[in-house]
Amino acid sequence: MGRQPCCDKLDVKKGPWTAEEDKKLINFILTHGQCCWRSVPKLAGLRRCGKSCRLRWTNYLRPDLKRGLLNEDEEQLVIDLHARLGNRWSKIAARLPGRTDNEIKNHWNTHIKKKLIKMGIDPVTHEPLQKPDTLHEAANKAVNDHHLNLDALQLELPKDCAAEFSPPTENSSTDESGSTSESGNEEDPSMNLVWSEAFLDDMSWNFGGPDSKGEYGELGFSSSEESTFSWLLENRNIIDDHRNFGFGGFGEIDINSLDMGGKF
DNA sequence: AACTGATACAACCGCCAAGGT
DNA sequence: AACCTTGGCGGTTGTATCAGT
Repeated sequence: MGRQPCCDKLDVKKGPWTAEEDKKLINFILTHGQCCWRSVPKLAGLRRCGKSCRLRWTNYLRPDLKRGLLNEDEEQLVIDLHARLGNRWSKIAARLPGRTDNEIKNHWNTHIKKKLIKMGIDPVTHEPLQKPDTLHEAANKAVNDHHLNLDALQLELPKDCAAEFSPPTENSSTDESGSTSESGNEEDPSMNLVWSEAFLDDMSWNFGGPDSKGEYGELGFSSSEESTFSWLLENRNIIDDHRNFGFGGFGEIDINSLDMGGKF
């Protein structure tokens, strides 16, 4: 017997989400919290796959998301993390508050990858595209063949790169067993915070999970109700965006209903 | 202005692991 | 132990937008 589809494919809409659908999903999550994605479409009145709802929420509608391009620091962090973790985008994203795995993956594929290649760094291995050994062999050969002064050789690589994007060190290798070295970065104290598991556990932005008691809050977030209200205030841009598309913002959300005790 | 190729990003697909029955 | 459900992940595709001709 084959795997059951996650939802009834016949009655499922695909493609870009409309403002109306977003509104329904946001309303539902705000009212009931994140629970049972499979049942979300039916309960929220959406003709979407539960999986699609989850993705839409986690990648786009989640209140703690940052918008816009990754800044220099974030980009550098992604490169560093990728050197250690490989294509484990979710793990990388966990270290970048407000960023999703999808966003980072996209940014990697469209920006960082090209940037590294341009700089002569292999985006997969984070090694120089032409290994130093090879360069030295070539240089030595040139010296032998043409009696050149080695110091005078202008090697394209990776002098500049090294300063800006430090390639991975031996201890930054990624093993395939998944037991990645997640030790802190000794050189950069700020990295220790990012690497630490405590950092992950204590991130107030990480709404999408149960609280310390293993329970979801009214909004499905482990954070307090207060943070939700602050989010509503701080994310007027999202609300305004929806207004621009004919969505009346959160006017239809009964703020009082946010104080609901039960999830269903 | 119209066309075309490149780019960026949202969304989908298939697979896998964990947990429940 | 075997099977099923669900959530999550990474790779890939689709599409809107931009830039160049």
